[in-house]
Amino acid sequence: MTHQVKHLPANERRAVTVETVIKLAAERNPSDITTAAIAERMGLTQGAVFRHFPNKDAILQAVIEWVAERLLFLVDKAARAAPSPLAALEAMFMAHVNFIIEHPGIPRILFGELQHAGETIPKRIAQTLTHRYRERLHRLIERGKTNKELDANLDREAAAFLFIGMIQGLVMQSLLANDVGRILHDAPRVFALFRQGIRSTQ
Amino acid sequence: MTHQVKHLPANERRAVTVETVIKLAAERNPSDITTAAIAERMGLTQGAVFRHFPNKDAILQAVIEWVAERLLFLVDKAARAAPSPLAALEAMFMAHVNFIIEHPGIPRILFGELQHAGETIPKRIAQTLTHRYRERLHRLIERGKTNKELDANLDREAAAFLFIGMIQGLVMQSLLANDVGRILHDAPRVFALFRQGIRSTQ
DNA sequence: AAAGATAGTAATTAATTACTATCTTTATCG
DNA sequence: CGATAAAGATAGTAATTAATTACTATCTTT
Repeated sequence: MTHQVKHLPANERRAVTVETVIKLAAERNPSDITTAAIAERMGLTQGAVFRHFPNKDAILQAVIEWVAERLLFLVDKAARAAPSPLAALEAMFMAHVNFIIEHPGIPRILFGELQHAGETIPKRIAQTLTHRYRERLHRLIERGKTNKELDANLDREAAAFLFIGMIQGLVMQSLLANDVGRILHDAPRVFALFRQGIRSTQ
Repeated sequence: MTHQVKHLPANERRAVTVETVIKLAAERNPSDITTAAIAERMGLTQGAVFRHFPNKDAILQAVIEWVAERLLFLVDKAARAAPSPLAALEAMFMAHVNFIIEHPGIPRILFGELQHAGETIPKRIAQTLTHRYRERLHRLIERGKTNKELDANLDREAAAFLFIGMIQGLVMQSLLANDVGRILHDAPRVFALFRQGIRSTQ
């Protein structure tokens, strides 16, 4: 379903490239995605890709930036619509999970980037993403405490950690089983257990 | 500290190769580990590696097999030494975490393998590993229930899932932060929260 | 409609890398 | 001690792939 339109304006072509990489990552190992494959999927020649990106790394960087922006947006939207802090946590969780199910290539790209030793630009972007993500979780957890929904002596950092770990665990298992749909089945059950661990004991 | 001994018997050379790959994976992206790099680290020429493995995939396969065997062994040992099911879960958790800290390259290799689309041999080995791992968790959880240590209506599959997810989350965060030591700091806090979610409410 | 800017093509290049064929050294055992 | 098989060295090959470049097609502005 790629629009076979040539001669796109540069910014649109860059957007299509990012989209294409994410789609390709759902089908194959991200490190096997060649610039030739990206071009082919867009209906362009390999060289044309370099009209819009100085090098291959810049493409990946653009992908990660898109992901960070989009994920935070979706998660914020979900949280805002929820009636209480605990409900917001659950809504965030499900929004995140659904985002991944819609774009199964994304966690694979991220995991691939995390493999690189030392500091890389994509890693730094991912760091700011998780940092902001954790901030949001911390905020919700504190509001849940004052709200009496959550346990007053809850370790908010451990809780935020577990929250993100749950999602990563779901993703890993779905990758291992070659079955993305599995996530939707397991997510609510795992979250129920999480809720049990954080809510106020009364 | 690689033993610069040439002319090792074939089985020893294979063992040293596995060890070398794991060490290299701690330093660089597993997909960037070339046969030349493996050979160099062992003090051999690149061609010599192929005296002991038919191809590169076979090397990776041997690595994954070693990991699966070793991890299950360590985790079993830790669980056996524990005085109760809940204590065994915690001992297993810490044994697993320590194993990863000692061999930081291992999760990177595993994650790298999970990237591949479809069924691969390393993926199948990893699948049996997590299957056996989950069996052990299920068994401990059931024993914890009869023991009244754990909540009687605990969803054992969700709990096992969360257990593994915690470890994966810890690993991901340490990769992101380029700081393995971080795991040791966070692990006990996260486990405390997990314990809160699974233990009997009384 | 001319001129300039933008986007894409096609072919090439240099580097990398898994793998192989052939020759040499080393260990071991009768 | 000497034959022989195992282990390693040397010197390749073929395939892949990111990047470059000279050229062409298409769009936009004046």
